[in-house]
Amino acid sequence: MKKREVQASVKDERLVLKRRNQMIKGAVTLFKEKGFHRTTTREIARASGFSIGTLYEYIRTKEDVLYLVCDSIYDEVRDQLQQSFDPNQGTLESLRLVIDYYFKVMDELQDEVLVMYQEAKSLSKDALPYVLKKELEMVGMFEDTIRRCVENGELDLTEKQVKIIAHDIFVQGQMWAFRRWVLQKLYTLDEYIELQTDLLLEGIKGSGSK
Amino acid sequence: MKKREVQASVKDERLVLKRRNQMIKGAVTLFKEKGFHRTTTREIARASGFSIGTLYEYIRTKEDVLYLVCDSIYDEVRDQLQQSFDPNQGTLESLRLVIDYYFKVMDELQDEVLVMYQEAKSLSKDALPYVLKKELEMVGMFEDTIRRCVENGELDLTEKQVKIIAHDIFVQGQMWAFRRWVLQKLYTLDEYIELQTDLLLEGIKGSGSK
Amino acid sequence: MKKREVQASVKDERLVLKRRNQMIKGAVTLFKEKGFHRTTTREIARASGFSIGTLYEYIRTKEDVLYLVCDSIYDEVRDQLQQSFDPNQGTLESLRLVIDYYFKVMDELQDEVLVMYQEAKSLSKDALPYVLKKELEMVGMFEDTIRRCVENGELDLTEKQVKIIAHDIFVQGQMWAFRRWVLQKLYTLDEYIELQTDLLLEGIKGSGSK
Amino acid sequence: MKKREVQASVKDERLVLKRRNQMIKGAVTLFKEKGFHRTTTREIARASGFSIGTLYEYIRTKEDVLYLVCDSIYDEVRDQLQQSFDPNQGTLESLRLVIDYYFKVMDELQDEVLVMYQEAKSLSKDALPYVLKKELEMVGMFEDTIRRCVENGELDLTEKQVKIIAHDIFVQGQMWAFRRWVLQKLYTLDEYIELQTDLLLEGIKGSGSK
DNA sequence: AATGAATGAGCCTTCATTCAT
DNA sequence: CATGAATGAAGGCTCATTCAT
Repeated sequence: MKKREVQASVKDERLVLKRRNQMIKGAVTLFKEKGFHRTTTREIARASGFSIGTLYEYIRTKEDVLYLVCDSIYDEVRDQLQQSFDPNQGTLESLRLVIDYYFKVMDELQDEVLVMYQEAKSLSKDALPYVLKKELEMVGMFEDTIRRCVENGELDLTEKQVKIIAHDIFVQGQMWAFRRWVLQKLYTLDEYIELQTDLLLEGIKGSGSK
Repeated sequence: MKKREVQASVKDERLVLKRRNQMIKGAVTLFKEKGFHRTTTREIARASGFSIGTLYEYIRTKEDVLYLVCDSIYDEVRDQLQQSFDPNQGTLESLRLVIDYYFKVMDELQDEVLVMYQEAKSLSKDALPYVLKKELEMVGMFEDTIRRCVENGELDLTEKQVKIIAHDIFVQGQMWAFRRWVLQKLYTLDEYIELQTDLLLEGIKGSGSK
Repeated sequence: MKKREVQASVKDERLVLKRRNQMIKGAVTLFKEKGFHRTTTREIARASGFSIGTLYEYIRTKEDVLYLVCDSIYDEVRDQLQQSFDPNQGTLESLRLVIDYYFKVMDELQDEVLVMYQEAKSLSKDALPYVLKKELEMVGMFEDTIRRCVENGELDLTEKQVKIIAHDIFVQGQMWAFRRWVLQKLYTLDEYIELQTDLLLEGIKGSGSK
Repeated sequence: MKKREVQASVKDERLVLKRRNQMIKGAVTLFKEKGFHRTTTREIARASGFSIGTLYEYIRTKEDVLYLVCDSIYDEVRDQLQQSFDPNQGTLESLRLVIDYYFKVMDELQDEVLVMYQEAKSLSKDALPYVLKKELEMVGMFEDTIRRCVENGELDLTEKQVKIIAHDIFVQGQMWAFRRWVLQKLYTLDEYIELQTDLLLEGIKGSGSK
């Protein structure tokens, strides 16, 4: 599945990229504040620094903006994560580092994550799969890391266990952003990371299929 | 914090209750399908079995409907859960039962849960706290159960650990509904419960504060 | 082919009729002045004596107004004609009377006729056939009148001749409205009628298929 | 009345002519399909083979395009007719030939005729007279032909009769195009020509002012 | 002379809410 | 209490036209 194309009337691809970045930046700010539905296209245009007419030279419908925003956030998250996955050695220690890094990225991008988490469901049947696929790819990155530990003999897990653990990690990262109204009152980021990681790794170690 | 009052023009309280139940039922069906924003008040009235004029005899704004819906879903979830918490003995086994029961309730009410978590964010600054408070109450029920195990000496956990575990359980239950597009393809409900519970309990046991 | 239904949100049929008549009256005035495309829905609403919101309680799209207008004009023209056709005896004299009457109706309704012929082409593929069918019905009324003369032995014409003559009459009537910018400078209505009728009847008489 | 000037920014007259021809060709195609109002200037530019910016180097407003199109169609029709009028001898036979030729031209150019007939009315008060004048010139060509027959003693008609007959011929030619949805189902072009010509000539002959 | 990105007035349509009956 | 017709602010989107390059 390739990236879904959002049609632009403007030909100059470099310009399209530039304008879309302005657009995404403006839109994210607004979506954070008021959500997708309560944000008007005019507001998006203004926040992006151009007129409503110009906005529509770069998209076809308001939903395109949402798609572009979600797509861009996923890309940003994944790009940031990538670097921590590469040097991964298939040891418990490297798994720990990966989680640590992931949680910190989620903390940094918590506004973006929140937007995506709350607004993605407003995407049409048409666009949603492209975004969900990206989500699965990220979960897959955690699976691979865990699986490598299994291959190395550091862990003893069934495939189903590997998958559920990857999901749990992924969701706990998001949790820090979308339940921040309570979690960030109870814990510092470091505390949260330590508590969750300890709990998880003890759980994993105790769950060997024996 | 008392329940937020939604003003009705109609005096007969029995009638108000009856009409609101019709309303909530109709609205949930619609919100499931198209979300809060895409549902019109006319549609809600029709689905509730009365006219738009009548609808507005029992609420003040469209958002009131959303509040009523969220509030009612929370009540339903909590009521269902309550029974499993009452006989709780403060043993690991009863914790296991509580989790098992909770996940099954989430499975049964997954549509409602979905609606609530996707749409609650559309509540105004005014109404949101009432809903969040209900959520915290539910998390609190898990905390109590765990805490009783600690008091009984079955577990050895700090207060912060107790709290994070309660949140994890709570979120993993939601996840089953929220991420059903992927989880329910990978696991049956029973598998999911078993995997998550094992992982969690192993984690808990391994995390004694020592 | 039944009349094409234009959906209204309002239930009270009597009211729908009343409002639509207001609407048609207002719209015709505007269409006369500026044509369909240059007239806005707000202008139509205002000219009809109600708000834009109310307008849309009685139609679905702007094009519905056009259809309603065209449909109503056809009905008016046909209703007016009907009376002159009924007592028709199948004589040349009664044919003369029918033509005379038709031209006079076209003169009276020339604004409406103009609107209809200039704007009908803006109807969608969907609505056009309903209007064209009405036109054919009117042409058919002339055909019947001529055919009766043939049956009576007053005229000797092939079916193809009957049809072309009916069309010619029909179009010459429209012409009086359509080309009024020139014809009405050259002739009075009575002159026009006499000239055209004489020419036509001589042509018919001379065209006997022998 | 001279030809209405449409201002161009470009000086090179040869180029102006060339570009305008491209433009007219493109526009006619589009107007045929969707009418003047539903066609955008961008579409016209694209269909003409140049950019929107270039389009506006050769016209001032969208309406200019319509004027140019109408003007050009009239010129084309008139140019084609011209040749059949020149050798006209003032006999009934040559009148017959002129009509025959005219109807055939109308058949060939029926798309263009339709466009003109349906869209000319969208011209502004300013431009319309120039187009109507051309129409009158064409009617005048028929008048001349008939008048010559009168002068030759072949026909005995008043001036008013001459004029109405010229109009009838003119309109019957257009009729073949603008009522093609019905006429071209009933008749071949040759049948149509024969029926109309016979009817008309019999009418003319029978209408001698005696 | 040609290009095409930018503009913003203005269009059609929706829908939450009111209020007379 | 119930009804549903009326309202108009507001929203998404288009497109004729301009102007810097």
